[in-house]
Amino acid sequence: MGVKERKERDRVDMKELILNSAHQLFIDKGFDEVSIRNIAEAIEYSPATIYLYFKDKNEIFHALHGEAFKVFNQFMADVFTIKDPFKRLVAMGEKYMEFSFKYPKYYTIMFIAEAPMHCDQSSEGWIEGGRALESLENIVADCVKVGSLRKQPIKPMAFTIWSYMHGMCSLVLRDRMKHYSEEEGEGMIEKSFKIFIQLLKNH
Amino acid sequence: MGVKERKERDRVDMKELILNSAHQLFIDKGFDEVSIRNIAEAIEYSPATIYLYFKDKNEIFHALHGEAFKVFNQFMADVFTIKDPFKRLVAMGEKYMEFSFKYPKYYTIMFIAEAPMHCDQSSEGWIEGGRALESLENIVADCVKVGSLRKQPIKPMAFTIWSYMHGMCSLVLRDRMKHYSEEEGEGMIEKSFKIFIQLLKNH
DNA sequence: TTAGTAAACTGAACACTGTTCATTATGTTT
DNA sequence: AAACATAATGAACAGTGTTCAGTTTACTAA
Repeated sequence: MGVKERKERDRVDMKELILNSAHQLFIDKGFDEVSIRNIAEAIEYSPATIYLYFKDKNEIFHALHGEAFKVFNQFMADVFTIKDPFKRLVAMGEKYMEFSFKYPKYYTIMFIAEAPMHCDQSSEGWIEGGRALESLENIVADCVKVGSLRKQPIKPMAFTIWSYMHGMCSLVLRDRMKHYSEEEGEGMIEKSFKIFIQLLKNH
Repeated sequence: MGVKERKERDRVDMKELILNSAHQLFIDKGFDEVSIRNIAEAIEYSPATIYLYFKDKNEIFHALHGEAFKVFNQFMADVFTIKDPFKRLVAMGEKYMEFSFKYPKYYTIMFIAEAPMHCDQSSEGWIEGGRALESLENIVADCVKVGSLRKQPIKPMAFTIWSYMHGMCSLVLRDRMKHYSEEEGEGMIEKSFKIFIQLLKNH
C-alpha cells in the first residue's frame, strides 16, 4: 500500500527535476531569459507538463528566490565566526558585495527583479531572507553594545546599512556607473565603502 | 524648395508623436508592459511604421530614459535655491525619495530597469543624469567647505549618498520590505533617513 | 488476465511579443 | 501624365506564457 507514498515521492522528484533544470538555466541566462519551453526541453518533457507541477512561471520564480537566499546564507556563514562585532559588520558588507558580483543572477532575483512578491510570508525565500536580515540586526546590536556604533534604534540602523549596500551593488549590476570614467569607477566602490565605514564608526 | 525642410519637420513630428504616445502608455504601465503594437494602436499607425522612426524598442527606451531625467532635474530644481549647503543636501534627499514614489515608472527606467545601457555618452539620459550627479557633488563639496561634512573625497562621498538613497528607494519600489510589519515598515524609511543624516553630520 | 478507472502527459492551439520585408499607396519632380 | 522616391502597411517569422481536449500510461477491482 506504499503506492500513494511513492507517487508523492515521484511528485517531489519531478518538482526537483524541473527546479534543478530551471536553476541551471537561470544561473547563466537570468529569469526572464529562461522560458518554460527551455526548461521543458532540458528535462525532455512537454511544456504543458511543467504546469502540472507549478501553477505558473511565478511559482518557479519563488522557488528560485528561496534557493538564492539559501545560497546567500551559506555564503555568509563564515563571517559569523569573527569575534569583534564591528569587524564582523565590515566583513559582512564585503561578503555581501562579493556575493552580488559573484552571483548576479541570484542577487537580481533576491532584490532587484520585479515579480509579484505576494505576501506569502511562509515561503522559503522570505524565511531565509528574514534570517539574513536578523543576522545583520544582531551584529548591529552587538556593535552598539560594545560601543562601536552610536546608540540608535537597531532595526532602522540595520536597514540603513542594508540600503547602502544594496544601492551600491544594484547600481553596479544594472550598469548605472557610466558617469564615472574607467579609472574613477574602478576604485569608486572601495572608496565609498571605506567612507561609509568611517561614517558608521563611533568616535 | 522648402520640401526637404518640411519633410524633416514631419519626421521630427512623427518621432514626437510616437514618443508622446509611448510616454503616456509607459507612465501607467511601465516599459515592459507597453508593446510596440500598443503604441502603434494609440497613434493609429501600423506597428511596422514605428520601425521607420526607431531602430528598435531599445531606442524608445533610451528616449524615455532621457525624458525621465529631464523630469527629474526639473523636479529637483527648487532645492538649489536653499542657501545652507547641508539643508540643501537633506532637502535633495527628501526630494529624491519623493520623486521615486511619485514617479515609480520614471525612477525604474532611470536606475533599475535592465536594458542595454550601451555607452552612448552623448544620449540625453546620460547627459541629464550626469548633470544631476554633478549637482549632488557640488552640494557635497559645499558641505565640506563649510564644515557640515567631514573632509572626504567629493566624488566617492557623493556616490555613497546616492547609493544609500537609491538602495532605500529601490527596495521599496521592488517590494522588498515585507520583512517589516505594517507599522514597522511605515516609519522605517523616515527613521533610516534621519539616522543617515546623523551619520553624515560632522560633529 | 482483463476491464475499468484514475493519473500523467502531450500536441495543438490561443493570444500575445519584437521584428522584418515584399507590396502597396502617397507625394514630388520631370 | 509618367517616372521616381518616400512612407506606410499586411503578413509573416520565431518566440513567449498558458490552456485544454485528447492520448498514453499505471494502478485497481472483478
